[in-house]
Amino acid sequence: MSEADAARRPTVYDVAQEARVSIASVSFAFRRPDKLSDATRERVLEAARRLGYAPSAAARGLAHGRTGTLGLHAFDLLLERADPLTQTPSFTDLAMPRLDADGVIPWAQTDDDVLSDPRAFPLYVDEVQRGFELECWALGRPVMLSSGAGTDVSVADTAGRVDGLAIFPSPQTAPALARYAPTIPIVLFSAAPGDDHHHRVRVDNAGGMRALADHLVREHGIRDIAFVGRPEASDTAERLIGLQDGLADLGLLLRPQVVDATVRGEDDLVPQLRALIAGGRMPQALVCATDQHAFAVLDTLAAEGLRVPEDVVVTGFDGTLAARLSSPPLTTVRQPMEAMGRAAARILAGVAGPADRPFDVVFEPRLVVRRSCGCPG
Amino acid sequence: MSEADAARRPTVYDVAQEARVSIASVSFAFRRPDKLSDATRERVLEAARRLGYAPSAAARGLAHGRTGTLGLHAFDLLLERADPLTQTPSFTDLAMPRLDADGVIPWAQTDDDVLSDPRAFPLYVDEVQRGFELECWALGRPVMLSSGAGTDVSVADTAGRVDGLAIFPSPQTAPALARYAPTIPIVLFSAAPGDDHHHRVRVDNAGGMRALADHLVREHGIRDIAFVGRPEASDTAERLIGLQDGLADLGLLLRPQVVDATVRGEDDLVPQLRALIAGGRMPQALVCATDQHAFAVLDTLAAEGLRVPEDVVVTGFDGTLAARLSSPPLTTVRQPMEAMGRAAARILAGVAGPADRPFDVVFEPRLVVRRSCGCPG
DNA sequence: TTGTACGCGTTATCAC
DNA sequence: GTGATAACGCGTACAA
Repeated sequence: MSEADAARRPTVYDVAQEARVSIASVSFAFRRPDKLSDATRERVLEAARRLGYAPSAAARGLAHGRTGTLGLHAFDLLLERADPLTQTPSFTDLAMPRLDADGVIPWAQTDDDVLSDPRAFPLYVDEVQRGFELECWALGRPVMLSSGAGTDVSVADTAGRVDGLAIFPSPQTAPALARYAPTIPIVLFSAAPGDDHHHRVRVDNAGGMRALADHLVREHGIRDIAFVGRPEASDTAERLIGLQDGLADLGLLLRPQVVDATVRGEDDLVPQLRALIAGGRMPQALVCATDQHAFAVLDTLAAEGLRVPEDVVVTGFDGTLAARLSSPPLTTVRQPMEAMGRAAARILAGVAGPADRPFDVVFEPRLVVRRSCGCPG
Repeated sequence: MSEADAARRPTVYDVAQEARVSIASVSFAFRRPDKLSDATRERVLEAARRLGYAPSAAARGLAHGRTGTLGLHAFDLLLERADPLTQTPSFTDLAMPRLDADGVIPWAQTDDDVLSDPRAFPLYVDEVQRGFELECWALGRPVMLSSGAGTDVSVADTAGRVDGLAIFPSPQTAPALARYAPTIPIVLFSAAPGDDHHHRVRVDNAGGMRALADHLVREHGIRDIAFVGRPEASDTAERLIGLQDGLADLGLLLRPQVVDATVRGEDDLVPQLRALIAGGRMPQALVCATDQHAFAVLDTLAAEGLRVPEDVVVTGFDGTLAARLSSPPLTTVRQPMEAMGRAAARILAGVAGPADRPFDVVFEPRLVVRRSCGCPG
């Protein structure tokens, strides 16, 4: 029996009839057990059990004015999840094996070998999401996950289902969100400060980059650094500026020209890196906006025959698990992702303290040194 | 603004008033745009935008008879996530830093160093969950995540919120689930065949274990094997039997006495292993029911000064990421977890084919040889 | 202690 | 093309 032909769900009326009481008693049996005699309560619960009655969350939410659910929305997550360089088939391209046949489905039909790449999972968003889930479960709150293009529709749809919404924002997000802010509380992950009234959970990007700059310069004597990323995104911009400032404090100048790359982006990245190599202008270090960018850089450098860290130093940002597994292991700045997710959940649930003004929770990130910067790690 | 003091959400009535039309027109403007004149439709949508109107999913679900959401329920997930031997503080014990203070929250307050253990995430359930999420997103279906003790209440609560429910069952689950089967479709992950009418998504546990037995015996000449696990769980039992049968086919006998251990279980595991060591009765190989069991075994053996694989071979089951990272890397049997999650979502969504009878989808697992069995990997 | 009646916000079925 | 109006299932005053 699939969704389509499921039997009609029993309601309070069915239970009331079965237990020979009124619907109010049924409701009380679940919500206000004390308001009922033991006998009737037992009778009602027994009837409910027999019928397989489950209170409709829709109806309750409607009557009660709230759903009890907390939401987590990711824009364009599928795109971000694709591995930049290896041309992993986009998720939706994969064929599903037939599920209605008998027998064992062969391993080859599962695509597991391409999908189980740690570079694709868990990413930054996945670890934050996990923290959100764990905290919601600890709070006894169901979690609603959604993903979408960031259009009005998809956000609105989610907003209508939850009591509060945490979001990984995309640049085009602002207008759609502004609309629902007065309606439900919203937490933005990793968004630069703004004058909207959303809550924020983020890290000190600039501080993290300064720590990294400090390490590269003081420990490794590096003086010529280029930034890899796409400064349009607000957190990337913060990281770029943090790097500039950190170097400035040490009397150094960041290369004015950033290697402009999308996360997916072999289109931009490969030719730019090649040009640097060909022109003999490769800097001593490529400081990347994210771990994902760094992996793409590592792959390209390897393909071009350059060694890391001997020929050029590469660093990331985020501290994903994949950064431990790359070769060489990646020096990076780790965000406390699980704590960030948990913080968002607590804010939305209203257990984070009085909310007379929007929360702006800023976590300290942490420099993690590994081999890609020349450390022994 | 937190959940508590959010402004009242605008309704169709508000929009209707604002646009000077009836509520029916408002509904049509969203659901049946063709049924409205361009002028009024524009007027309605404009008013909706101004007010920040988002249709209430609760009301729609009530009227429409379905929520549109697919659910994933995990029993006691928090318990399972704790690291068996390192005594990681249980998640709920962790102190949350104050979120309403100004300034940057220090790294030390995030507990990230203890929480970011790959042995705790991603686990088997996390990878299956991810597959479920990806497929739901591809299908445009929101996902509802819940966790609970497996009591009637928690399952009922989830059942009332979704159109279909996928579940990681616990042994005590059956009665609660049987109740909702006629009401909504239910998919059980990794449950042995049964006469309930639930759908099933699972792997060929016995086949996986036979492949492992074959490898250990033929490649490494191992003849004395003990099983580590707790055979009460149905999938563990299947693995135990598969191992027995595999060995029997090779003319060998599994040790009759299993090392009975829970996943968390230093209580049982450590003394039993010590007894084997002390008695000089350590087998050539410890074949564990799950990767998690194997990690606990590896830790214990290391603490007792035994080398793997030189002194004793250890293997796991599941193929989690942590198995790649342990020392030595763990020989294991990988399940196609993402594919399993996706299969469940497709079944619940009704896109998996005609459902005249319950689906019983069995995937082939795959032997992954690494150093812990003596292979060079 | 138990039953009745109304409201919650949508969708859908009618009239107009 | 547009506007009333009746479900949908539950929570809960209020009456009995």
